[in-house]
Amino acid sequence: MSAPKLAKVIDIHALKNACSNCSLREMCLPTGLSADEIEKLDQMVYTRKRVKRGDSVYRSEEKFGSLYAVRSGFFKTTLVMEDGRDQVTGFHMAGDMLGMDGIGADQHSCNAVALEDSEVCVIPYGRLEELSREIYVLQQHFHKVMSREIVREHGVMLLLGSMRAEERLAAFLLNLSQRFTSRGYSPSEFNLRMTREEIGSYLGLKLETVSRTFSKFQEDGLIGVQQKFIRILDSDGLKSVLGRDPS
Amino acid sequence: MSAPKLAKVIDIHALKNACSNCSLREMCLPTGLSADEIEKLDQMVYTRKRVKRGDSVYRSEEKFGSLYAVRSGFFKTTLVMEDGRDQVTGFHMAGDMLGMDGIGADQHSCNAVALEDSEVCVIPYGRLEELSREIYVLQQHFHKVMSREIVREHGVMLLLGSMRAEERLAAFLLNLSQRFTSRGYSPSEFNLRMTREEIGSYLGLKLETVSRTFSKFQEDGLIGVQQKFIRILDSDGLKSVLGRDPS
DNA sequence: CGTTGCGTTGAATAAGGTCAAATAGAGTGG
DNA sequence: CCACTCTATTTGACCTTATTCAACGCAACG
Repeated sequence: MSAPKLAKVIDIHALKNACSNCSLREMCLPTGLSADEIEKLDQMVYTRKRVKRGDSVYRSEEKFGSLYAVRSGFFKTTLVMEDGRDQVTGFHMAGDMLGMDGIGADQHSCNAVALEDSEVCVIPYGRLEELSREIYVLQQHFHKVMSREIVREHGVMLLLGSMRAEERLAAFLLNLSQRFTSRGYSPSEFNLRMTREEIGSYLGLKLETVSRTFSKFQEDGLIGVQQKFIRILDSDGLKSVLGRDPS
Repeated sequence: MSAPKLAKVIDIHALKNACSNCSLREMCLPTGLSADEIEKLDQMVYTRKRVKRGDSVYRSEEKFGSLYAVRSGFFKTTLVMEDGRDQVTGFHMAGDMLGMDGIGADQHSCNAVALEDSEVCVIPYGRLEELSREIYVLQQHFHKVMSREIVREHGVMLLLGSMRAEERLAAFLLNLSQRFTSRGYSPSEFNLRMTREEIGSYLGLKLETVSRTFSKFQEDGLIGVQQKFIRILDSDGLKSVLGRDPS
């Protein structure tokens, strides 16, 4: 048993890329898998890819082949209409899965763009299908990941369809804060990786409205804003913006 | 071989409910499966459920157990916010799959309400997981169905986030028309099953705006409106409303 | 030190929302 | 079949919100 162990220790490539060693394994695909099963994942996820700020992991219309797990960094996904208007459909950080939009038509239907220098794990989709037929827990988990993406989008529809500008921004900030928290970062202080225009696009608002609303929140003592650096000063206050009558 | 055949012929229950006999098999779960494989589906989908107008197939927070394929009729799915505001997240007709929102948290996250007397096929989720490990094409197809739901919601986000009222209504009517067409109904004449308020909720508009915009389309000769009965008179005209500057 | 991209702020405007009233149907019970 | 009720729809007048257009400030960078 010591020989294989040694082999592993000196296999720097495997060590570096292995799901079994990944700090994100609790929130990414390996969730719920046994050590043995995670080792099978290691054979599937054998490529990492660096993506520089501004570059895409995939683009709309491109042939679908793999899913991508965000290893580090920050992404946006966008749709583009024929007339050039575009819409940000999501922001994605470590542990999030990208590319599931491509399965249905075997080609991607949105662009995934890095907002900072980032890294993704490439998950060949055919291999994932195979493995999830073998490993029940993986199948189950993969289905959950897709389902949660559906639920996340329901939430965005609620936001876009029934909330006022202030509510949208408050919900946006609280959601970001919560996601940073669950990744071990500060719940109350973070740097936005996206511009006001990208926030606006995501929330169905113009960038000026985003800026003005941030300023108003600051006047009200709810947050501190310095360019991209945000401090949440009154989290409960922000929550109470949600569902409150215009005031 | 003739004995089993005879048995099938006289098994009215199986005959009535079988996927293998279903007129929707080209657009529902059985898509792409061989005759043998569809027979396996028949063992999985052994219940149909009638849902009367106004009743729910499932409600938010309810324990998740099954998916539902719309056999006939018309449904809406809705989310409800704490303060009572609600948002229609989709309209669903024959061949559509309901309930995939429930997989992720093992409980449903929206309500599925019949807008007319309807019927659904109950697909026990555990059985679907099992079968899709056995039948590769079924696994593949199920993943496609979920992925397409994600893409559909992307489309709604685009609509809610970047379109004006007229564009939303035009896109809505064209989408309905296309879906009726692919089910063999007239592309240009149909009855809306939902109220103006429900359309408005789905599109992020108030019912008055929906009504006014329908009236404007009628004045412009694009459609004919008599209450819930819609005739599309100028489909190209409707398409050109999309992406056109306010005018 | 000018350039460039991003962010803030103000004033005017338009799109859609709100409130209110009138109308039209659908369903019900006599 | 008719009167009645209830709900959905249409339409008008007015108002609020967010957008548009424009100017200016700031920070990063070559």
